[in-house]
Amino acid sequence: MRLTTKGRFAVTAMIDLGMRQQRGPVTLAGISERQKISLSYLEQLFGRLRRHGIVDSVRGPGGGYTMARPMVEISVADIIRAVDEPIDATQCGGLGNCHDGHECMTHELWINLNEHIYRYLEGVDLASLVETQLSKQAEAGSRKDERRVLGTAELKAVVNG
Amino acid sequence: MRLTTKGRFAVTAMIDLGMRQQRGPVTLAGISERQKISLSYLEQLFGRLRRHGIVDSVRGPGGGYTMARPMVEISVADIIRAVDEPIDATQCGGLGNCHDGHECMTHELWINLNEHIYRYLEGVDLASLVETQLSKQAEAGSRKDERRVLGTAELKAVVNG
DNA sequence: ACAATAGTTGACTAAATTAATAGGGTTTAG
DNA sequence: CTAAACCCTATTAATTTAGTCAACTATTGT
Repeated sequence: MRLTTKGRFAVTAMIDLGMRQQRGPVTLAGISERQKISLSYLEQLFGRLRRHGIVDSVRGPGGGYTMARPMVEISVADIIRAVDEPIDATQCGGLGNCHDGHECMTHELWINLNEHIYRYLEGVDLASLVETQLSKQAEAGSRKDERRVLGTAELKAVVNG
Repeated sequence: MRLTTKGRFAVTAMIDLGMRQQRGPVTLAGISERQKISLSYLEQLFGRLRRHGIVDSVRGPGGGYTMARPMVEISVADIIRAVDEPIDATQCGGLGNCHDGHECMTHELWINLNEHIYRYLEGVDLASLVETQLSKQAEAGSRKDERRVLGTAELKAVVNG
């Protein structure tokens, strides 16, 4: 498991999509403008998301992207897996052609760590992220001058759902 | 927070170090050979680890590296932070010069996720990783001929949890 | 004390991978 | 038929990873 800006962009874009898809397909051009992510880059990312069955596309005018399944069933891990592609982090190519116990060490260790991080990200679903974001936005709208910043404790609560 | 092979190499090397430092300073040449990581690359990594006060170096013959503090007090997060360096993942440079609610979205979201992953990795200390590894090694030593190799399906299962 | 040796340190370079951009092609509603 | 959208592929730019080389430092054997 790799964690880079690519995955971050993808998650951000997916949240944007989640916030608007009720009004029909969402265009990449819109996401691009709102989130300040280059259109061509978004196209690449959504190509992958589509091929992984996470989003559906509608072509032609009035088209765009929608979620392929309920947002509760889409985890951050799904998204990152889709855009960040395979990677084997072990010398031995993941197929155990290690020669002594030591070489295998790296192997197992990272498989374990991977599993842990995945497990965590698997537990964070898009629905809750979108909900958080929507409520935050609504709140900000109701009192514009008093711009709000979350404290650390609050942040934790938010992320944990 | 970024998660790449660089951090993985660093953690692997640190575990190797942890498994041997009781017999005095451990040389990078040894780690290099055992873990199959290029010596020069290790030098770079340990330069950073040293500057971050995670390891101490002893120069001259019989020299090498040792932990700068008890392994229980060294977390995976510490190691990754040391080698993977700065990064701000937000458009607005992390200083909140965002102009509207949307731009800030990315910002907060990723700060939250970062914090979480860090918190998790902060909870994994080197001592336990080393211990696991040592016991696993001992176990392998007791039954040498029955070398076990995972099949692809098994691997998949392991990785996916 | 002196040379040889084992080891770290840091600067620089090259290769490989990733991220991002650009520019065309394809489908479809109106 | 045309404009709005997705869809692909190639190219460029940036970052990471890896490797090289030449000091510098401390120990040890003589």
